[in-house]
Amino acid sequence: MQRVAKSEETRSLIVTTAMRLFTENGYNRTTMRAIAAEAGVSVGNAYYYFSSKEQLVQGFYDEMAGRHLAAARPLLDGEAGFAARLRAVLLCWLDVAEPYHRFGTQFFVNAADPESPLSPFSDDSSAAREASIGLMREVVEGSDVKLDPELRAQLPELLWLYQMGVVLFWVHDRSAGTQRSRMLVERSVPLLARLAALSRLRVFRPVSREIVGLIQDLAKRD
Amino acid sequence: MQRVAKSEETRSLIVTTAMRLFTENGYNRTTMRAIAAEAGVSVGNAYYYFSSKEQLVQGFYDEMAGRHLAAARPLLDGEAGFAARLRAVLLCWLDVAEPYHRFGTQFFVNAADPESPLSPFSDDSSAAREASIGLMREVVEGSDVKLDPELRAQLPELLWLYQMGVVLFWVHDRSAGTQRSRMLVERSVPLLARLAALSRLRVFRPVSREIVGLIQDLAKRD
DNA sequence: CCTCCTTCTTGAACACGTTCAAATCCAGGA
DNA sequence: TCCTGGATTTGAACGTGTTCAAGAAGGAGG
Repeated sequence: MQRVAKSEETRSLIVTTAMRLFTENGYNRTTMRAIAAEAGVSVGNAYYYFSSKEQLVQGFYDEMAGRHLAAARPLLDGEAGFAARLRAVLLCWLDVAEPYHRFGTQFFVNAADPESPLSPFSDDSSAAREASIGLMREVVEGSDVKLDPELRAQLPELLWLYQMGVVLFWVHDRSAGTQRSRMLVERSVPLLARLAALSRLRVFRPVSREIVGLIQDLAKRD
Repeated sequence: MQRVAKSEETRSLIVTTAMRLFTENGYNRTTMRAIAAEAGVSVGNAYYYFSSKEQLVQGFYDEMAGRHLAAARPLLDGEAGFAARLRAVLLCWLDVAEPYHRFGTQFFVNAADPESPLSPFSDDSSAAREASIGLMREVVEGSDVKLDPELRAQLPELLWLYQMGVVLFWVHDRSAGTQRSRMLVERSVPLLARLAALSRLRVFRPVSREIVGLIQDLAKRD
């Protein structure tokens, strides 16, 4: 076994152990000492591989995003309705995230920090963000929805923002099985779909254009 | 000097000192030990009056909210346009908050925690929240905007949510003088106003109704 | 087999938020 | 004046995330 393989093994052991303990006891109640002890390494060693406790979480994010993508894509096959596709993707996220709601809360708190690399808007997260926006692009492009072309181009990014809103709600959701988040999706998706359809009406066109323009300008450097 | 007055003096001394140090050096870089030393009391004494470092911030929130209310109300006099009124209130908030942008960031990170009493959605914040919604009610009711009555009843709460969105953007805003946040307000307010006006159109009515209903249901226990 | 050199690992030490038992203060009654 | 009981104040101590100087491991070259 080469040097690099051993190293990778240690790294993976640490992150796996951390995720288990986070899930079992919550983020705050899991100490770095506990993680190190449970993984059979020293505290300093954990910091050799991960620059901070927060950093340990990044790997977890990526895994969850990956699982969402994998689980969501099959749901899109053979479904052409825009609302149905969007609904499927979002409910699927709620399913994937469900087991982690308890401590996921803590994660997203860290993520709210604009300085944090965990922020969904940060450079470090750009890969994951692009992947999520890509999924939304599939939602739009695989559907039969009729849209103003400019809106169509911008819609994936808008939908991603909307998804961030759903996540924010989910974090605050204390209902059993996060039903309220599900209700939010069930009821807001048709609304969005209807709004998107309305966007082709003449009276609505200037508003729609201005929304697209605003988002484009705001996205320029943020 | 009575006992209670002395006590109140100490409390106020601590919070004032804390706010000064937070503003000078940022929230994270200001230690409880530094606050205590600068105020000339012991660390334990600070904890006698405030249950945590976070708690020290609550007073600051209240003060900022108070200043916003005081500064915003005069701006509403003699202005009947809905968009103009909303714009004035939001830009005024940006002005009031400007000096604290640097460490305000840190505050709002704490506030993102649903468990935290600092969360704008928490019970502890309900007084401040109601006051802010009240201001939005003034914005709506003092204006000449024509609205579906149901939407009109719900609009202040919706506008407060919109304001939370602006705050979220502001927290992430790194532009000089937070110009980008100002641009967001300048451009999104007319949009909202136009949308509100459109809400009276027949095609739009069901969408508008559904939005109102959704918000009402979601607000029931959150 | 020895010697470097890089990579990995260690655990004590540090800084910070927080707790708590003990000390101090002080108004009001005896 | 002295005593008493609650309000206030203290600072040492605890648990935590993080750092760092020092050492161990292990391969490359002699």
